[in-house]
Amino acid sequence: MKLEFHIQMNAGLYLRNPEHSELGRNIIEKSIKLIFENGFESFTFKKLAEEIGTTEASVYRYFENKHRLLLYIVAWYWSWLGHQINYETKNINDPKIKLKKIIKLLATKVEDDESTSYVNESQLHEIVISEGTKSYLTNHVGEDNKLKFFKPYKDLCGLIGSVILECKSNYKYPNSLASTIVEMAHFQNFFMQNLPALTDFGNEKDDTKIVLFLEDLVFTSLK
Amino acid sequence: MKLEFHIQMNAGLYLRNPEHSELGRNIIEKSIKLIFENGFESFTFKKLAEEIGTTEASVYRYFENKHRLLLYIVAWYWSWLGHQINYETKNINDPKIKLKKIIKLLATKVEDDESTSYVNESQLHEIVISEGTKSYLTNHVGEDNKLKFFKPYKDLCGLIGSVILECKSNYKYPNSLASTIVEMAHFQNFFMQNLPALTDFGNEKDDTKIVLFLEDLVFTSLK
DNA sequence: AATAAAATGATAGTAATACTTTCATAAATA
DNA sequence: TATTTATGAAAGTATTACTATCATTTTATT
Repeated sequence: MKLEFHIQMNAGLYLRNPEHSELGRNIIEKSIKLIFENGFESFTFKKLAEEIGTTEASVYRYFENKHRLLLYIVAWYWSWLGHQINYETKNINDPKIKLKKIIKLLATKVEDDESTSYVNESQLHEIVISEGTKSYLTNHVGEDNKLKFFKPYKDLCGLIGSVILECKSNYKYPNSLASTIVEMAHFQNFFMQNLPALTDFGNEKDDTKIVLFLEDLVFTSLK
Repeated sequence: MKLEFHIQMNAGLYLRNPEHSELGRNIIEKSIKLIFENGFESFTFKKLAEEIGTTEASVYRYFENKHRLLLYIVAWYWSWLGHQINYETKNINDPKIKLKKIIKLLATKVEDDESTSYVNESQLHEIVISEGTKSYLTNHVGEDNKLKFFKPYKDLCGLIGSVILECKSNYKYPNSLASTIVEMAHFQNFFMQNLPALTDFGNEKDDTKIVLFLEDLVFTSLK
């Protein structure tokens, strides 16, 4: 018997819970595939319906619009990553080692998690790198925030912030440093791939270099 | 006689040079106004034409599409800021003081520059904070980069990178640190305003606190 | 097994977006 | 003055982002 890993999602994100039906799981799976392949701008519910072999109307029964669907998969990613971090840093007492582990998990390639059958975490990671900020860079960010759509992201930053304080209890900017680590883990990756002049690892395109940069940045601050 | 400040723009960004006509300058001016007020997603050429009192077709004679127009105003902003930085750091020899000045210019509120009649820099700064990354977070970033649309941004990061090396000649990540400073100057501002839990200045909403955070981050790295 | 309830498919329709085309007129330039 | 160039006015198209209706299939309840 296979253990399916389960994440409790904010019910405000969907109209009908996509986990509860084959069609719903298909919507998530194929959305990730299509957004990964062609980006979020060119993604439409019509194309998604065709990919699945269903109708546009059926997709709209699950998600109000494509932005909500983006919020859903991004929130899913942060929740999943939170669990990964919890699992991987369990029993580690040294907060510096914990923080290093977190930086590595944030900045390096993600492998597909076999225990989640309809989510390809590797592709989802790439999506969060190039489309993740669009989940909150909108003029309805305030309302979305009230509806707690960014809770998984904020929780993750909160966790990282607390590890930062464990490293240096009088550090003045734990939350800002946490959000900097998270965003830069992704932006440096995007820049390395697409605008390499903005980084110092454009030639190798090796994400472990991003880890070294972030470690240098963070641990000189937490000395 | 008033001296008009002039920036040489990449001609690939437009179909017809907006600087060369009243209508063109109006397109820039009102685009900034509308994007500032309602965000880039809700901005359309139709609304812009109505605001100006012209037709959609006329706007399309200047810009291929609204993304090109975004690229234009964002590139304009980075060029303008590059000039500001040059002007404000002229005659400063100490690279640390220079870098502090740069951080301040990046992270704090921008005042409208009187020498540019049809560009409201204060609003443009806000636009670059919340919409700037969308200029390159597309699936055609590679082509846009080949067309040199991001040159002003890359030049600015290059300049900051060189000041970083002046501060510490053996620092390994001048470009990554430069792009981190630039992006975080804006993201911390956006977070402070919209998702304050991700920062340590959500209560005060004071952008000089962002400067202190970035200075701390940067100068511990460059010790 | 019968019935009710819920989910899906099929089809159609609407308003807005993102453009393109054409042609007349006005303004600038040679 | 002739000619090029820019703008306005109007119409048209394909796509997007939905909503509505109704028949059919699947699932849950008794």
